[in-house]
Amino acid sequence: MKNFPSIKKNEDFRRAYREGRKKVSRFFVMYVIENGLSISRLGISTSKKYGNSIERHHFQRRMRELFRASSDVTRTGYDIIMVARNESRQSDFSQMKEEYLKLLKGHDIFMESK
RNA sequence: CGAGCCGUGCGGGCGUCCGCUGCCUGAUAAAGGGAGAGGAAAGUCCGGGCUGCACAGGGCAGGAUGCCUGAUAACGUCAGGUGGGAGUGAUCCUAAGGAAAGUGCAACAGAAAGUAUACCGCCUCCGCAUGCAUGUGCCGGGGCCAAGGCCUCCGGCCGAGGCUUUCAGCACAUGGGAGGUAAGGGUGAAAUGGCAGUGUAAGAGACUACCGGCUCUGCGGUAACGGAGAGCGCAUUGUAAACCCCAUCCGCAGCAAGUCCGAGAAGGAGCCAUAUGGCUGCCCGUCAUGCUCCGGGUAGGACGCUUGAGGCCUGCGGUGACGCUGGCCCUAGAUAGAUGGACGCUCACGACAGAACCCGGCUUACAGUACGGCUCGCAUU
RNA sequence: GGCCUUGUAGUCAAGCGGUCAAGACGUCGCCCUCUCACGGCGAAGGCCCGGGUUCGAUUCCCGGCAAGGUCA
Repeated sequence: MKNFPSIKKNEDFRRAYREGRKKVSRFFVMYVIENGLSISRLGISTSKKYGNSIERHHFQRRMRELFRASSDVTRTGYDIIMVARNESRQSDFSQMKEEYLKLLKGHDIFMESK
């Protein structure tokens, strides 16, 4: 996953939680903040209460797929942090995609693809 | 057909597109090829490899194991066997050494809980008391008193049968005392072998048979142990997953182990050949920047990292665990951590669940499903 | 990933092979008060789960589950 633009540093997470904008949906919470870079990055957070490692990892994979699949409609230069909520465990991927795009628009970082 | 026991497996499949992590070809690009989670990857309960530290040898402390024999690198694992327990059976369970080395504990109940004891009961003895009858009667109550008894007081009873002419009494009964006994009773988780008989005043391994136990001898077995004979009337309760004793084993830590490279900054040494600045206007000197070198080592990178007590198949040895020979195969290696998304077909409609140094076990979770062996019952032949 | 520790009532907790598992705060009821608080009296409520050893387990042993700590 060397080439995947993920957020790794605790400092970046704390900055997003403290200063970023926050939107909530049924499946997850999305924090967004400008990062001053030329690309957008993704950070994923799943607590131990969410489930066992299979379920937590499954959420992370689907988040990465969402981020990858919608990268051409996302404005660059932002840090996006996704926090898992319990409802998403049993949810369908297409429903998650819907919610994800809705939150992108809510944060005003949605961009019509070229 | 029904009920059940044991063992060995599988853990959706096929295909297309996009995406992810290594590997290979290619030139380090583009592109292509091929590989990519489990039976438990889990818990971290044991054992081993590996790595660092410590270490002459031995002991103490501490910990673990605990029927026997074997397998293994090792084990608390496995195999075969022995004893005990459960089940009609297939089969299953079993921390199963030592209690006459010592210490501790055994609540309540019970007479007694470990140097045994004697509550009830049973039995024997006693010139100890009372009773043994129509009375000087017995029992209960009341009154008087000089405390020994007494009373025309009141109520109830005669319950008693044998011997002696009567008295005194005897037998006998009740109580008391002195003993015997451990059969029986009740308590308890547990009561000093069990059960039947003989015997006795009543009893008792006091004696006898059977069962159990202990000791000795010899036989079978590598052994645990088995079974046989003889002897001992039986002593020494249980508890060691209580302390402990005995035997065997264990040095400590863990891949966040450890090894290598190592920017920058700081530190040390050297050089004034060159340049700038300060002390100082000039020279020398010196300091800083500078240049060179050095050790430690941060960020970071690399190794450890996957070919191994490896897997599959055949043959041989062994009851088996397992071992040996030969052939074939290479089967994840990430580093905030790789398996996701979409679609089609299909079936039993998919449980528990995600590698992080590796391996052997154990334990725990698990939708369903396949195969093999065996037992019991019923029916038919 | 490795290594440790702890689970007792709603909360904080003591305890130990034995009859009945202390105590405090909290809860409930009654009394006190004009009412509340304080105070007094009383009550309910518990050994994380499953096996084993033992006559007997909250305690000892084994296995789970949960919570917490620590190591770069």
